[in-house]
Amino acid sequence: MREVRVRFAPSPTGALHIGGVRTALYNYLLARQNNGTMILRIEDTDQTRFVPGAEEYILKALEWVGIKIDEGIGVGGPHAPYRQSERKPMYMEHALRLIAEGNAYYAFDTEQELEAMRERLKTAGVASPQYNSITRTQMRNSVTLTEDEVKDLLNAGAPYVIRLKVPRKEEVRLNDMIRGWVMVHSSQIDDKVLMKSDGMPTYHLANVVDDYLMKISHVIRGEEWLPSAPLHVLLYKYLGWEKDMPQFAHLPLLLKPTGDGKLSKRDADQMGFPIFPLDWVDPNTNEKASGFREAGYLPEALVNFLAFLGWNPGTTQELFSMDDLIKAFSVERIGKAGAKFDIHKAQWFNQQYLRSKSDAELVEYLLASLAKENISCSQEKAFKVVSIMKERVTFPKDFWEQGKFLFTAPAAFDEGVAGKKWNDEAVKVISAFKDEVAKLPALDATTAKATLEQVTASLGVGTGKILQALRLSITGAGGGPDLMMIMEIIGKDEVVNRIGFALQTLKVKANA
RNA sequence: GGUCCGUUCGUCUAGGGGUUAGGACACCAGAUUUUCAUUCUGGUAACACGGGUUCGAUUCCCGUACGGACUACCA
Repeated sequence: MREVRVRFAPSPTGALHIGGVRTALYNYLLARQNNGTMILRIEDTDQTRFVPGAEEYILKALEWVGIKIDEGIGVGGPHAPYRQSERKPMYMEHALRLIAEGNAYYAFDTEQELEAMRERLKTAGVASPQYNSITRTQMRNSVTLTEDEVKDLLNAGAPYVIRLKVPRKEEVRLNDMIRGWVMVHSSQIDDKVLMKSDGMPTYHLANVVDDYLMKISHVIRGEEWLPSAPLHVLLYKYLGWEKDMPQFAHLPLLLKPTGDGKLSKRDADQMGFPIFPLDWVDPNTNEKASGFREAGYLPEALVNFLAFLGWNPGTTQELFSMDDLIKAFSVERIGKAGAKFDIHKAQWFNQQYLRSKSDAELVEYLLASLAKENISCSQEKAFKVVSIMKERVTFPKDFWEQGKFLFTAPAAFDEGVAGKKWNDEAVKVISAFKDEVAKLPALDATTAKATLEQVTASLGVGTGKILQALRLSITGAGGGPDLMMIMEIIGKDEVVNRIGFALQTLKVKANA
């Protein structure tokens, strides 16, 4: 097998879509597994769509998910430059060779002329109007013009494009690693523009020239490229590179969660989940897009989730680190059908990875949230908080968001719970409990429990009957971690104060 | 419209000519937790349809339907 060299080749037109991250991931896995090379190339041949900052975003996003680039943008390499805009002369050189060998031609048609041609074909009832072996004989190009006319036009600086001369009838075949043999008749392919009038190549030419020059062995890319893959095969053939042609693998698409169709930013916004790795603000439109990182997803969880969208190991193992994935990955096990994006599964992965972290790491998350709120907290307390919250968090920020009551007293009480559980009996027990706690020198979970049991026993009330009311008075909510531990963490004085406040507030409410 | 690709529980998927069609997420129920969550146990739930081929098809073939991608001097 030849040396594995793969590339991820995004265009810097905005934030990197999550589907792009998956494509990069699969490329990376194949490279690592085979001791190959992962190349990052930037396809910036459309100057009108260039977005400043997008390239940096791509770099940062890949770094965050743990995809390391061996060669290309950011690291350099033997085939530099890796930005297509900086490789401009190479494409023209190959395009001219195609012309010289009769496989491409100059075309001078204006936009209006092209439009007119399409109109004409449409009214003539042609199913799909295209610039092809038939129509090119009626247009202004180096096929119809004389050599002198072409020379004059070029010398005069007339704008032109270079088009591929696609044969009239030829079966173009391509063996895709995921889909098997795909056959397309050349009459279905039109004379694609190779070089644009601004001197830049189109994707088709640039991609083939670069993949060849960079000795790419496998092209793993999205399914949206499948229809133009035969065109690329043709290009390899005319350039004389057939035997060096990379193997193709066209990945199934990532679909929106409901209904069908490609996953888009719209869907994500509507359903309230991210589809970009990192937060991003478009410098042109000021449009904001939220990222997995900022939403609290761990990179290892995102990677695991993404890897399983379209691929599976064939075993029942679900949790895979990047190293595990590198070992287990295989292109053969990539599915053919599009995968719907289910954020629930992503959350589940996040939860799994979050829980597998050490308490010390989790404490860091809590402390980071607290710092933002300007709340100080001792190491000891932080560890206690983490230990009782650990089993109920999905995101790092949950330690704070779901455990606020461990730091600040509730300002309001859950009305549903109050309505059901806050009754005379509960008030009686709770105020007695408060008085007993006040007498104690200090409060920890065991003494809290003992005190509560003693109070309920002496009043002849089942502890279970009033426990939720007690919880409500201390945390403001009906559910949460172990109440005795909560009391230990917030301490005696705070317990007494909070119960006192609840007794006042909730009583007033009952009377009103 | 044309070309290409696809179709197993709600979702991600395993499987493959004869299986009780398996797992995971989600959901539901029970147990534990004097709450909620966790955990454990159990449950509901799928081969798009129609023809072939075959003793037998969800699996192979052909159609149909449905879905998607592409159809630019965008990638």
